[in-house]
Parts: sequence; structure tokens; C-alpha cells
Amino acid sequence: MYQSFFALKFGLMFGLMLESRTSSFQSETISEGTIHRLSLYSRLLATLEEEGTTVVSSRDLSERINFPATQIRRDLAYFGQFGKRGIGYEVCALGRSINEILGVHVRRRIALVGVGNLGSALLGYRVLREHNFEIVAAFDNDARKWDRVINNVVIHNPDRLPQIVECEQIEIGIIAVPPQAAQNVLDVFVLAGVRSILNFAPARLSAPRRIKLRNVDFSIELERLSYFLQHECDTTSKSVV
Amino acid sequence: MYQSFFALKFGLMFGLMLESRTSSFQSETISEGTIHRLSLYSRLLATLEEEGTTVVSSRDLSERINFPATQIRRDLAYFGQFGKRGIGYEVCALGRSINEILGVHVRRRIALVGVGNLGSALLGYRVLREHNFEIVAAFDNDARKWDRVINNVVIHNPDRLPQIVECEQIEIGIIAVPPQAAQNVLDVFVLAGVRSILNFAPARLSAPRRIKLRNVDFSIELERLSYFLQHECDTTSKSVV
DNA sequence: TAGATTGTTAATCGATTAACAATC
DNA sequence: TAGATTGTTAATCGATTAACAATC
Repeated sequence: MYQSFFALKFGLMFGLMLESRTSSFQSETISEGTIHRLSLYSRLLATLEEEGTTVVSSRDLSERINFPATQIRRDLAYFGQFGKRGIGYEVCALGRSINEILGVHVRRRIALVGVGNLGSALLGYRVLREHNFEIVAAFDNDARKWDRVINNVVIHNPDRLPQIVECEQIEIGIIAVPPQAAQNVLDVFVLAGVRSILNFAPARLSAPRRIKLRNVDFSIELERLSYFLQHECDTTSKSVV
Repeated sequence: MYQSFFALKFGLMFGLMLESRTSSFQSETISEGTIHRLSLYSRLLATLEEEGTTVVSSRDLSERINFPATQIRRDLAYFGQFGKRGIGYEVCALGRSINEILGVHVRRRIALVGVGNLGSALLGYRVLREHNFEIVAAFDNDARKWDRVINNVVIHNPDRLPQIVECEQIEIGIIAVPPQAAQNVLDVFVLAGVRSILNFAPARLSAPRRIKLRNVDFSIELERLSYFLQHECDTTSKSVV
């Protein structure tokens, strides 16, 4: 009886230990904030490497990027140990590790729908390709644009989207159409199996829960700017973003 | 002696009361999240009004927009009382109140720098003007574009920016230039007295603390999408944004 | 009066920050 | 060994959510 009690207790303890193990290694969810800052750290480290710096402390980073040193160390701690106590971080190695975490070395294939002014601007952004985001196909309703090539990308009839998404192994969709058409484009993407979508149209869209939908919605940014102008309240402005 | 003690105590109490009064009416800082949601509520209420709905409860709103009803009530409570207990909110009145809070009725005058593809797209966005954001002047380095008019907006030599910001009473600046040029444009805006700036260039910028700088930085959004793709982790995706 | 729903206070949750032992 | 700086645990802070009295 004592034994079984012990076994039960031990079992529970072991269960709990396993749980906490798992949660701190694998299933612990990482906050959006952390991911956002991680991409800022990545950029900063690239700059530091260019400048010839080889080692930085979290305090150095903190001074450049304006987040508390503790937060930087905490953010990194979610993913492992990257520094040497008493020394700091090796710029080059830390940069590589963060890039690894973010998966920036993985080439991401993108389909762009809507080749108006905004879509053309996106096709022209070198930064995209530099970050391993490759627009491999574009689509537009305007038949006169079909088969034209901009920056090595062919513009297709949107009817061909599902087929091209499949054979081009496209993972990410970008919506750059007028707001009225945006929801429809999103639905087409979802049906075609694209699970990550970036929407530039100034429209509220809805998608199934399993889809990662991000809005780059500057009209909301403007509304928020407008609020802060109105209320002359500075508290949230960041000097470096 | 008792009297002075009482006076002191009363004075302190009164001071504290005033403080809490002030803080709950005026100086209490409103979180970015609340402002963001407020602009979503505003859009939703406009839709509801179009649909002919006259009264909604926080629960109705909650079901449409996917935030908890309590959060909606809390967000509104920062600014006053807008509903009737047992009834709900009058769609039209609440919409007006929120728009008042956000200041959407105030016409905001904007200067746009950079009339490439992205800049042109912004000049063409009707949604901007519909939201009372008016681009009143554009600037570009390319002399061939000077004095050309796009969507009623004249393109100027950037040297004229300070002068035009002043006489056109421009409050908001938009940066739509290549990344290398972005920091310089920001500095020019700041010197010219523009305090709210929206940056579309994929570059990290720094500004004095009093400046409200927002980045509409889709390369970071892509990096975050890429992370979530990599880690096949759904937790943060929002079905409606 | 009974049912509904607000506005607000209190409890919870999660993220940020401070503190510090570990260790280079 | 002394000084520096990490990685991590504990404390704090702020935002979200639950609960409920007020009241339509």
C-alpha cells in the first residue's frame, strides 16, 4: 500500500517533470514580441559584423537597439545558450544562430496576386530576395499583363494559381489587389493549400484558424498615428524600431 | 495640532483623489493594443450600420470580431460610458464616439516622399482619403517628375519640403524611398517639424523620442511568417484581424 | 419583477525586468 | 583571484479575463 502510494506519487512527479521538460524545450510557445525582436537582433548583428565587431555583450546590444539587456538575454534563452559568461556573444556565431532560428536560410517561395503599383513595387524590392523570399509567380486579372515578365517573374491568369502553387511548391501568398477583391484572393490561396498569407489590401479578411494571416495594414497604422497626434501622448513611440 | 494633522491628511487624500481622478480621465496611458482594437471596432460598426443593425451588445461584437466581450467593454471604459445596461450599444452612436476618440474626423495632411511604384500606389489609394488622410504634397529626387501631377498631388523637389510642410500645415510624413535614403528623409521630416512619420522603406530608422515613428515593415512580417512556417506553430494566428 | 447587459472591480495570466548564482 | 557577463529564477508590472453589482 505504501509502495503503490509511492509509485503513484513518483509517477505524478515524473509526469510533471516530463511536462516541464517538454514545455521548456519544445512546446513552450514563443511570444510574437520575442520573434519580432529576434528579427531586429538579426539585423543589428549583421550591421555589427559589417562594422567589424567580433564580440558583444547583451549590454552593448541593449544600447544599440534600445531594449533592456535582460530582455535580450531572456529572448535568446528560449532557444538555447549562445554566449560565454564573463565575455559576451560572438557576433558572427550569434547572428548565425538567430538566423537559424528564424529560418532565414530556407528559401521561401511566394506567389503574388495583383500586379498594380504596389505589386510592381514588391516585385522590385531587392530586399525580399536578399532575405531568401522569392516571388516565383505573379497573377493579375488584367489579361493584357499575362505572360509579361517583370524582374524575371511571369504574370499569369489567376485561374492557373492552384496548379502553379502546387508545382512551384509555393508556401507564402501575398495579396496586393484592391480591397474588394482581397477576401476572394485569400480564399483561393487557402483552397490551393497556401498556409501563410500576407495581406496588403486595406481590408479586414477572415481565414480558417490554421492559416497564418498577417495584415500589413497601414491605414490602421495611420489611424493610430492620428490618435496619438490628437492626444499628444508620446509614451508609445519608439526611437528605434 | 489635531486640526493641522487633519488638514494634512485631508490634503493628502484630496491630492490622491485628484490624482486618481486625473489618471482615470486624462493622463492614464492607453495601450497600443486598445487603440489598435478601437480602429477595428470602428470598421466593424461601420459594417454593422451598413447592414442595418441599430443596437449591438458587446457579446454580438465579440462574436463578429473574435475578441472577448469583456475586453471590448474594458477598451471602451477607458474613454467613457457608451452603452445602456440591459440593452447594449447603439451602433451609430458608438461608431461616432469611437471615431471621435480616434480623431478620424480630423483631416490629416500628409507629405509623401518617394514617388516610385510604392509611392504611386499610395497616391492611388482611395481608402486614404476616405479616412481623412490627405496627401497634399509629394516629393521625389528625380527632376523629371517635378511639377507632374498624380491624383491631384504635385510632385516637388525635395529641397522645398521644409517650406511646403510649413505652409501646407502638414502633420504626417510618409517615407516611400529606397532603404538607403530612408534615414535621411526621416531627418529632413523631423527638422521640418513633422512629428508623426510612417516608414515603408525596409530599413531600421532612428528618431528622437518625441517623434512617433511607425514602421510598416513587411520584411519583418515575412521573417515572422517564416519562423512560424518553420516551427509549424499555429498559436498566434488570428482568424480575423 | 425577471432577464439582459453594462461598467467596474478583482483575479489571472503572461510578459518584462531585477537580482543573482554560475562561470568565463 | 577580481571583474565581467551570462543564463535563469523570482519579483514586478501591465494587460486580459472573470465576476458581479448596478441598472435598463
